Amino acid sequence: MSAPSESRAERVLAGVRAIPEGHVRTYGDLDPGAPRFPGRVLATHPDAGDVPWHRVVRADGSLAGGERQRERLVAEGVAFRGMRVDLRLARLPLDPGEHLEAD
DNA sequence: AGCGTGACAATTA
DNA sequence: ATAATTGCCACGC
Repeated sequence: MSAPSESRAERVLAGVRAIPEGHVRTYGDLDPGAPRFPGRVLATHPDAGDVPWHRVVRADGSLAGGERQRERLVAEGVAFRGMRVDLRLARLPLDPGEHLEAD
């Protein structure tokens, strides 16, 4: 049914907050179909501090924040492969129950 | 009510 | 592997 009581931005932010330390999620995973949206949410929305935006990387593991982000990820123990995040290991293994739909 | 925008994604050379 | 191109959606003005 899709009852977006809140804008997608809220659910996106919620997904980012759900990223455990040492792991990362891709924009496409936060909002399949509109991966450009989460990006704009974090970019437009001022860094509140309660949102680990640095745990959000591109679909290929490349970063969007810049070196600033890379440092934070490395500090959290995220696996890096050269200049990109090793999504094979750092990507969220499973979801704690996020976009539960269908039914 | 319409247009431009964007911290993207997937595809094709 | 890199580079360029197109498509996508939802939001702000």
